[in-house]
Amino acid sequence: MAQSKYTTHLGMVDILPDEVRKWQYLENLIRQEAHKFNFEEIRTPIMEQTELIVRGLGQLTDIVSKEIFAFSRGEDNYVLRPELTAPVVRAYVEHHLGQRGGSQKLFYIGPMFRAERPQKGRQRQFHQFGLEVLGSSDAVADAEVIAFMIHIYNKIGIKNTTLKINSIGDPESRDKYKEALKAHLKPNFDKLSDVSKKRFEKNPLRILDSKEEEDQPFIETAPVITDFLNDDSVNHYNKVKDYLSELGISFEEDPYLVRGMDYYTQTAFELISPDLGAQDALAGGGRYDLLVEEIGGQPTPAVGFAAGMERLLIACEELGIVLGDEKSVDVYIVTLGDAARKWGLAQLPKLRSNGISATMDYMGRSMKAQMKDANRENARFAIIVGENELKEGKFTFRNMTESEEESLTFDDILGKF
RNA sequence: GAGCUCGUAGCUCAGUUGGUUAGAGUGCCAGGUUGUGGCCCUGGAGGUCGGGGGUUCAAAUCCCCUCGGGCUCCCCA
Repeated sequence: MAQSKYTTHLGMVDILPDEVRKWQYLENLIRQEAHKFNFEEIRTPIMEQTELIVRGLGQLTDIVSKEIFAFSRGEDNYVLRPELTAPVVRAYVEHHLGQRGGSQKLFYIGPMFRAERPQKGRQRQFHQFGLEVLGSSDAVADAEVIAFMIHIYNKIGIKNTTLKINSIGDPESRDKYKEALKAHLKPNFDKLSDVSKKRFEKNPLRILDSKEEEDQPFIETAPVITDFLNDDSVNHYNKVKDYLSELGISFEEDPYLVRGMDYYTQTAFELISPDLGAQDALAGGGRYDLLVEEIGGQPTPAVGFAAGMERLLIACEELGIVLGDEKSVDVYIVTLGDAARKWGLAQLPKLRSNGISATMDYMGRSMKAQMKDANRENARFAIIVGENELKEGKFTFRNMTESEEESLTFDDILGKF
């Protein structure tokens, strides 16, 4: 097929009307359920200062080192947000949201940008929804955040998921563990896969994630991070697990679960789906007790998660779950002749002001074509009007699903709704 | 950054060892029913076969280059 002259950029997709109905359904559901959990929505700009993202996520993370869309204009450096935890924390600090008292329970829905090679479940502009709880170090917050995440997927009907959790402790515990891990791997450095060799200095924890066959023997015998946690970390982790059990949420402990952003501390978790292909993480998150301070706020513990909306929609597709309704309209006015067309146009506002969705032909076509259009638009009713109806002041009111008609005044028709 | 793979009507795809004006289904438009949709019948519009170059009497088909998409590695939602 001939390619059009103008197209979206690589990895950026248009969401067309039939798809938008699913998105609206999903967004409505998220907002409604978030309110049930007493979370409030926050909306931040699409662009942030580059420095916020670099400092927040970590200079050496993949996201920052090779996946951000950044540009400068005059003195200012802009970056298209690749995630929303750091921006939400920025807003929290900038607007002193901590002063509102208690813990801040925020949720968001919106587009994110990462300059990666697209593939299934991965785009350059994609959408996430997520929660952040700022100001609580209590494991109840961890449990509620996870509970909300699971709740959304259950509500939609995506149930064959696996919740993986781990604790990566505080920075001191993690540094001790990193050294132990490197000491374990070093004697066999030459036998590691190429990617793992690269990770060895930069981010040894990531080697635990390796899917390379040659790495497996060393991963299996590697020390486990949970053995390096201090008492506070262990206590917190145990409480999280205890609360999840209390909530009836099953989970799988994965001592090799490591996440991509530097800001994580303590609890880390991911929700995995077998229906997604290579990119199998539906959602992920964790605790980030040091980020608020890192960004310039008072020391403030926090926990949150982010979920990929495209991935959620892919899972629905795979599972045959249909989100939202087909398009439809309450009334389609079918007209014959100029006088009737004029009358029809004048009735549309009356129908709409009564809460009835209504439309008519915009193309000046035959009655048959109008009926066909009414059918295509899934009109529940058609009002058919020609010279006879105008003369008598009674109009043909056709139930399109039952194929039954009656002759009614316009007021009677309004009374039918 | 790397690998694999695919580009033929709006969509899903046929197209036999290169051989006339490139097909089907579906969708779209119209007619059959000069006032009635869905089913059915008939007709129509719609394609520079992604683009450029080459080989050939002849290219959707073979060769080269190029553009675009998809999947995968890395990493992540």
